[in-house]
Amino acid sequence: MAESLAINGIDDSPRGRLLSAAAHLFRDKGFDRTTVRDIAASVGIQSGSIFHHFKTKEDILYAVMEEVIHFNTERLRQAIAAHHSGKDRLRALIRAELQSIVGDTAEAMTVMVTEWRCLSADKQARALKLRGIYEQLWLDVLSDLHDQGDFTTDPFIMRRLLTGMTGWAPNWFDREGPLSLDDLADIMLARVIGESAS
Amino acid sequence: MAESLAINGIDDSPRGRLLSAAAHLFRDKGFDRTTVRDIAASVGIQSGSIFHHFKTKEDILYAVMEEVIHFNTERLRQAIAAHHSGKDRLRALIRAELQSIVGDTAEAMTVMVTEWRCLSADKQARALKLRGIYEQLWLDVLSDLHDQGDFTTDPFIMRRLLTGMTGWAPNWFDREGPLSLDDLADIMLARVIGESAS
DNA sequence: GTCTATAAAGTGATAGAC
DNA sequence: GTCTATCACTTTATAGAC
Repeated sequence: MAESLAINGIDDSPRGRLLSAAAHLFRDKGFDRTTVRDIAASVGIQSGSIFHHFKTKEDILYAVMEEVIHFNTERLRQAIAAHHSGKDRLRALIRAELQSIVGDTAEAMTVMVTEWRCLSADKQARALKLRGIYEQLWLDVLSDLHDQGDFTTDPFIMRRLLTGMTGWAPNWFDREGPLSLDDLADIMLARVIGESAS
Repeated sequence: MAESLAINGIDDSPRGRLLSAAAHLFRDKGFDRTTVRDIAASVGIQSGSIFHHFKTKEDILYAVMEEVIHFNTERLRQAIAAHHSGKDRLRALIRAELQSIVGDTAEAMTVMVTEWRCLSADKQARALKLRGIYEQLWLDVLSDLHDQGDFTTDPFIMRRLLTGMTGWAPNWFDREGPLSLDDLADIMLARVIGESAS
């Protein structure tokens, strides 16, 4: 229960604890099957007290997504800044996204993918705008590689294939298993630029 | 509303119409946000009448999944039987799965992926057994290719990467767009065996 | 900032007539 | 096989005391 109470990028304020607990429950049971009573109970307060911190239950979901997008966009920026060649940058992006998805922000990231449609249309639009910044970082790196001739497939399509590969990882990847995240990142990298260069 | 009332592999009986309507609603709104009143209304009956055909709402969800797994497992079998080389078989499998996921059984397949956890544990186990047969067909073909030296990555991992790629396609692929399903299948095939051989 | 109490609405499922 | 009517329960959110 206390296994991963803290989600990276979310502080330890009452609001932060509420968000972490919500992310955990939303991932486990889904947004609809999680009640405000569940969330309240897991931080030790009564259900009515939730609404002092958030106007609606949906606002909690949105806040989880907003926080995790901001945190991981910054992580992507740092991954790019830390390398100079297109290939090294792409490997770093893949590694960073895997870390987001099966590592320290796994719960909130999974929630973002699986509970997306539980957001109202206008909140979806707002979150989509934030996600657009994140995606642009990917597309810049992929376009550079494409222009250098490292792969021929359209960069937009390649990004979508990568999104699928990384996004599915929580359903099978075992962090205690023999395959490391770095190994997996290299395997995915090879799907883009081939196995030749290493 | 009548856009794709029929899901391939589900007949036109009252039960079949109920399943198709449910699949459509489950994909659009999710299992939890779809009420039995919604399903009943979309086939023109009252909510109480649903329970003459299905014991519980969850049984409807399970039936949708069971039907679509059976139908698409058979499609995979035919794809394999129609080709002889490992590479042609893999391309046919990818093409068949894309057809399942963004084509004629798109709604039910999406439901299977996104509403999986809405099934009770015992129904999940039953559905998982059916899915195991489907997955084994993939693994046989991938293992053959691996043993022939067409790729070096572990076949289990390769299958999971492919699952991610095809499973994400409904979120972006446009059947009216310039990219055909055959094109996309070839692009995904190249992620496995490289772009060299054509 | 949290509590208790409750309003207001919706839910899956059942019973029995036709 | 579908209808009407309804039960029993759960849900989000609010109000006002402390």
